[in-house]
Amino acid sequence: MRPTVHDIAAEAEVSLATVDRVLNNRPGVRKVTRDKVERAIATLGYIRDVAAANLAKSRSYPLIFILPEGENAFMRGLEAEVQSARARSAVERTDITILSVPAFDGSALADALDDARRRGPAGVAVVAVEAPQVVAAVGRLRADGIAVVTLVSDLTGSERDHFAGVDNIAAGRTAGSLMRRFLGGRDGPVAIVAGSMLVRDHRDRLEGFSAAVNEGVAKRHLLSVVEGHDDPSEVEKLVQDLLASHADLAGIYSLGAGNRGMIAALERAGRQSEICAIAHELTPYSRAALVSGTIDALLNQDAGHEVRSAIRVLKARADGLSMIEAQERIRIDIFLKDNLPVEPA
Amino acid sequence: MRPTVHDIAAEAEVSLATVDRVLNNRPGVRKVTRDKVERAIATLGYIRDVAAANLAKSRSYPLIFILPEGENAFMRGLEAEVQSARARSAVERTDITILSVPAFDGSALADALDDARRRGPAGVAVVAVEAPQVVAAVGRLRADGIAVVTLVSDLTGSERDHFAGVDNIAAGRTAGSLMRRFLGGRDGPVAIVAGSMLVRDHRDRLEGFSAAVNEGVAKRHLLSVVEGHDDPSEVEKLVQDLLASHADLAGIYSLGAGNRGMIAALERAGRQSEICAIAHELTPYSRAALVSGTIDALLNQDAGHEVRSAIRVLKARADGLSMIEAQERIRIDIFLKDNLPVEPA
DNA sequence: GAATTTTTGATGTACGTAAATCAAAAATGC
DNA sequence: GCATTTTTGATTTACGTACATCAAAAATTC
Repeated sequence: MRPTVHDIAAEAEVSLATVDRVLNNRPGVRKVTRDKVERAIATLGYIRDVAAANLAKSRSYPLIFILPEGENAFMRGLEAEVQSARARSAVERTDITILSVPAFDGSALADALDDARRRGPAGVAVVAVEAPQVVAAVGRLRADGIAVVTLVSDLTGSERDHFAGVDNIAAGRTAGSLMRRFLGGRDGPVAIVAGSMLVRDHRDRLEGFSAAVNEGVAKRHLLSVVEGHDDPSEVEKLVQDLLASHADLAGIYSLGAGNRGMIAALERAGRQSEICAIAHELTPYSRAALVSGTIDALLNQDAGHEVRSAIRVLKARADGLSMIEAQERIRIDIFLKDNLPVEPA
Repeated sequence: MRPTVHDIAAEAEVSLATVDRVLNNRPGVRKVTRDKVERAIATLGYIRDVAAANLAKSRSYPLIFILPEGENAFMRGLEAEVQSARARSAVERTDITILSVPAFDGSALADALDDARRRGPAGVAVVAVEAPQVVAAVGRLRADGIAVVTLVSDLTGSERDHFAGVDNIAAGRTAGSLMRRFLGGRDGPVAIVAGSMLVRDHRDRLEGFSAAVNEGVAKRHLLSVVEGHDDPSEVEKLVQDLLASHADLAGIYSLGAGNRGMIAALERAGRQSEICAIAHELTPYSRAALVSGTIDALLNQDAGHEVRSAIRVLKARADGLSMIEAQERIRIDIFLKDNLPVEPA
């Protein structure tokens, strides 16, 4: 049987109340007594029963998630993950609210952050857009003692407690490395389609890709980046134009969302097998394209992991606890059609 | 505030005792009353507070893990994960024992399973070796009502409740697909090094690889499989021989353990950059080789995920509950040097 | 309609911790 | 050595559920 507070009290020859004072850092305990209790804790190997502690505290964590609107399939998947975290609220003692804001709109996001602040939550998770107003709004939240975690896209120069997302420079490098190896000796330029250079994750991916695709000897020509604002129809038009003006196009790297558009353009042009396409995020559309061969490789960040990590960090920060860095690192998954996970039910 | 048993009692206009009888399927409740209570549960959206329930029950789950001995780095990593699950025993109410058996030895494994059976655990997780005695021993455990999960390597024809591991045919396919694309138009045969054809996971990987590496047009010559029994020095000798007898070797697929040997042989021959090497499992050795470029790609199964999944399933089965299939599926990770996770502390 | 069985209610204890109160004891200041 | 402050002890209630006991009420049987 694992030791309880009663065992500590007996071992240290003090009362239960004193043990409680030591365990919960309450004042009014002499140094000698405190040491005595801590020695007892160490010798018995006492571990606090968090389930019982939470039960007794009946603490709850009001959290707010701020996500971009729009038909971006990855973001909708992310929202679904937040919803399913909400379903676990009972067990995890969280109380999650979701706020939606227009995508790529710094001032709207800043307003939403201020709105969140007025609600007085324990923590806020936000998909960041890089803008001075946003940095300022995050500062106000932090000043109020509200924990802030950036989700998926980080915010340079802000006082956020943590970034729950992948290393996007490494993700870009991975894409570049795959592109280089998959193209092998083949000629032709490579096109890059981004969502917006206003978000940090897209800028980082571009940086990593550019460096890795030309590592080694052969220098491959990279066309200048086009921005599709994560909108399928806009992306489709852009890719259509790229295909028309570059008959020798060897590869496309889509580093943002709106892949539906790229897929449609490639397939309508009938050039899906000759062009090596690498994209981000596993969605129903990109999955189908990977299976059919239109897309050659997909990089993915697990939205479920990111949401759960964000919640863990926010709860820890709200309690003034530290986090286990290694545990909160989000991996970059590579999917080929051969290692696709089974379709979610 | 989420509803409690008291709220249900009030809503259904019955006593707390009756609610308890319904919730825990105790006898002595009329159908009409039971329905009334169940309606109250539904309308209030009551969810049992598992933390409080476990606290009240003070239930514990004695589990036994049976792992192969030897200096197989993956297996030692797996054992470390079981150890760290042991450290969480307090929270998870588990009581984990580890038994070690010689690798690739069916009768020793069967003996260990019988030993486990005598200890009367709630569940057993085992890295299987395919042998009739093992199948029979698993049958005896199941007959005693002990839950059994195969770990990493499955057991054909057995009555195990679940397999906590990756789809190794898909893993082999993924390796084959990468090999094909990385080699591109280059000539030369590909060698395959396995641990033993006695374990299901190695046989499955071979099957998948053979199919995928020659998908499409060009037929690449595959040398016949050699078995290194997951032993680094044995593998080193085998690879040394392969290199000596095949000056035009284009690729090596190492589908088992003992990669240290392969790495050493490749580097001593100075042919690490001309030969495309694909291997399994991220260990300190394989990681270093991936970074240096000796290994081109690593497939990995997350041992931590597998252990945690096995524990979840064993606990659920011990309680006669069902599991969420999708949640327990273990992914196949692909690592290039560009998307390597940071070194564990 | 009495005797029997089944169903329900009332109540208490337990799990391990948190948190509060009030009294008693010990340490400190002067 | 007295008054004051600080430290400690003893005790109680609470969190939400599980589980047991005994009595009371209702339903069933004959």
